[in-house]
Formats: sequence, C-alpha cells, structure tokens
Amino acid sequence: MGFQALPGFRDFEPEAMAVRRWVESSWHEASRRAGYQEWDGPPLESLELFTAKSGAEIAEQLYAFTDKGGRAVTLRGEMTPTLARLVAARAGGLPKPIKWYCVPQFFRYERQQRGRLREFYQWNVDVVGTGEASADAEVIAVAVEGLRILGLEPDDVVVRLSDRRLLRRMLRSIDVGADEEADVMACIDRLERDAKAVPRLEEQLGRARAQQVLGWCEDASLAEADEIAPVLEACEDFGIGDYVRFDFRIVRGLAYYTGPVWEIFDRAGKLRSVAGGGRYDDLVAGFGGPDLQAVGFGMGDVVLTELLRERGKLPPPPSRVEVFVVPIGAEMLRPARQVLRRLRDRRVRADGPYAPLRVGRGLKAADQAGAARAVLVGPSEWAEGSVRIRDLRSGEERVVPIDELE
RNA sequence: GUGGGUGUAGCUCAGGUGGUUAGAGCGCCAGGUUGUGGCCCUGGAGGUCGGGGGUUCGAGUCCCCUCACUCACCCCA
Repeated sequence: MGFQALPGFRDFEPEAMAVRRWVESSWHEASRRAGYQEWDGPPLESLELFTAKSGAEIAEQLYAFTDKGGRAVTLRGEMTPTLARLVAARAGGLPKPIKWYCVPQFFRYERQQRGRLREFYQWNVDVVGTGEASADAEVIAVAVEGLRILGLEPDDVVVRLSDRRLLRRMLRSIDVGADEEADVMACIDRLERDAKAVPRLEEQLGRARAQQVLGWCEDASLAEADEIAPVLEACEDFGIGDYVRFDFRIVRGLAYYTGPVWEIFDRAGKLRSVAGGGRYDDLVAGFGGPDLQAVGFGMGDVVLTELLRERGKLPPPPSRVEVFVVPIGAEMLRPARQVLRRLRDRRVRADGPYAPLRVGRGLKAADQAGAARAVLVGPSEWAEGSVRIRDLRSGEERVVPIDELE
C-alpha cells in the first residue's frame, strides 16, 4: 500500500488545489474590498501562549510536543492568541481601528469526521479598537461577501445572530445566577442537535423557567432588543439583510465572547457551521495587552468546500494552458520551442511536447491541456516565417507570421 | 478516548451458502503509419482483494487483531 497522508491531513492534487485557491481568492478579495490588511504569524508557537488563556486541557486538542531545545511548543490551533500577542506588542503605534485578516493553516489533534480534519485553512477577519455595532456588522458583511463571491446566495446560507449580553440579561430576568449561567448556555447551545438538551434544561431551571427559555428561542420580537437591533440595522445598510436572522439559540462555545455572536450555516442544516464569530472585548487585555475592544470571525475551508460541492457551485477545472504548440515532424521541434518561448515571453500560457509526435497526437495533447488554440509549426509555413493557428473549438485555421504571434 | 458501519485496479463498483491464472465501465498508455484532435476499433499497463495472524486440502469470501475511512459521542478556539 505504501505511504499515505497522516489521518486528518490532506493531499492537494492539482484539481483540489485549484478549488482551494479559488476559495482562498474569494477570501482575499472580500477582505481587501473592505480595507483589511493581510498578516500572518508563525505556525509553531509556545504551548504556553495557548494554555495561558484556555487552560492546560487545551493541550489535549493541540499538536503539542517538546522540541529539540526542550521547549514545550504547539502547532497553532487558532489565531487569536497570536493576534493578541501582536496587538499587545504593537497596538500603541497602530492607527485604530486595526483591520486585519489572515488565511493561516491550523492544526488540531482531534478525531476527524465529516467537515473536521486535523489540518485546515481558516479565514480570520478581525477589527480591534472599536466597540461600534457597525464593526460587528461589517465583519459579518465581509464573511457574507466572501461567500457571495463564491456564488452562495441567501437560499444557500444563513447568518444566525444573537448576543451574549442579551442572553445574560434574559437569564438574569428569570434569576439564573452567574454560577449556573455557563451550564444553561451550554444547554441552549445544543438544543438543536441534542435531544437530551431540553430535559437537562428543565432539570437545571425547573419546568416553568425552561419553558420561558424555549419560548425566547421562538420569539422573533427579541430581534428588536437594544443589543441586537443596531447590528441588524447596519447589516441592512451593508446589503446583507437577506442573509442575516436573529436566533436566540446561537451561543458559541467559547467563553470569551462578550457581545454579538453569530454563526453561518447551510440552509439545509446538514453540515457543521461554515463560519462563526463575535465580539471579544476583553481578550486582548487578557493576554496582557492594552484594553482594546475587538470583533472577528473564522471561516474554515473544509465545511465550505463541502457545501459548495453539495450545491454544485464548484467551478470547472481551469485549463492548464491557452495555447499548445505542435511541431510537425522532428525537424520542427526546435522552431516549436522558439515559438513557445515567444508566447511565454508575451505572458501567454503555452505548452508543447518534449519529443516529436504525430500531429493527431499533438492535437489530442492540446485538447487535454485545455488549450483553446493549437499552433502548428510545419516546414512549409516555417520556411515563410509563419505558423498555422488552429482554433480547437471551431476547427478554423489561419496562417500567421511569427512576428505577429501573441 | 468510546461505540456502530465500511475497506476489491487511479475513479465508480461486480464478485449467492469458501473451490481453478480476481472482473466490468471510465481514466491512462500504445497502435489503426508518417501534416490535423474530440467518435470508433484493437491491444497494453495497473490489484500481495487495507495490513497481519488463524481455521481449512483450499479464503476476496469464515474467525481474531490491527490500520484507514465514515457516522455518532466527546470537543468545537
């Protein structure tokens, strides 16, 4: 059987690579359109950077090991600690708001399943240094723009938005204390996918209060709450109203969210979330940096690509070259190389055979390379300083002087 | 880490209750002759049937172990 990629790791053969680049290019495009600058950090970090905020247990989920210098290190499993580190070190000199994005590869030591591997690429977009709802809406709009560029529309995906402050306020109104809050939130978070969540909620809160919580999950009027309305309003302005919907059940697992939280799902609800984000105003300070508010999101390539495939949105494989040069006879091999060189100088993607071959095979190779045109370099035309250009689709041919070839 | 399902050529899959040199389609390569492709015809390469062990005269087919994939749990930064 030989060697194969480690579990949860992927090979990218040209076809898969083209898809990855296509997805990534939409991420770059959407980021740049909104004025975000790309940045990156090291793929290997000190383990402590990750355990400092998340606790030692996080090491179980990380590709952590001891390096040859005896340092406890880990492949990065997320970007937030690195971002916090950079911002903590440099924020003083940077104009606010800081609008940064990155497309790093992450590693997580977890059992793989659909939509979840041990290695993946994730688009991260963050705004640091403002608490305005307009920033929350903008990062959502940027995420949606990335999806839109890929051809995903409101009937393909939905942004479900809630707010930690609203959630906390509502729970306080039925006397859920700070100590029970985390457990109750965890229940709400899993109401959809876990049948046992409702009984557990009733166990924690009693039947009456649990019913109230379930009622909020169906209550659309909560979208008018002070915590939610400004974000929704700004989303309307940014033209993504059709994509965004208030949903009380969105909690997000992370403890560090402090305001709006949201996740993007496929409309069919068959896949894991495509993206998730929210406001984390205390995190930068928590990493020893200045007190800066922040908002951002992450979008992984794995679920997104599955969704695109399922919806039939993947683009056809790109052609390898535009032009294929076919020498007619062995003595035309050298002229064919010179033609290739001329084309490539003119930034035309062009290819040709290394060894003599029959014209029929040459045209077949041209077809397989995805070329739109074949350049036939034959003795009679070459003697007059010309080549024959064949349109591979229509079959039309014309003789063109080499000097005019481009 | 726990449990269920699956594992035959590059891809998609056939291979009743164990029986001779394991098959098909697609793809790939080469011919159908030397200046014209996509169709068609012919041929070829490619598999230690995920791996190891066991039962048997004989295992792709049965049993055990292991690895991988997959679904769920866990977790989801």
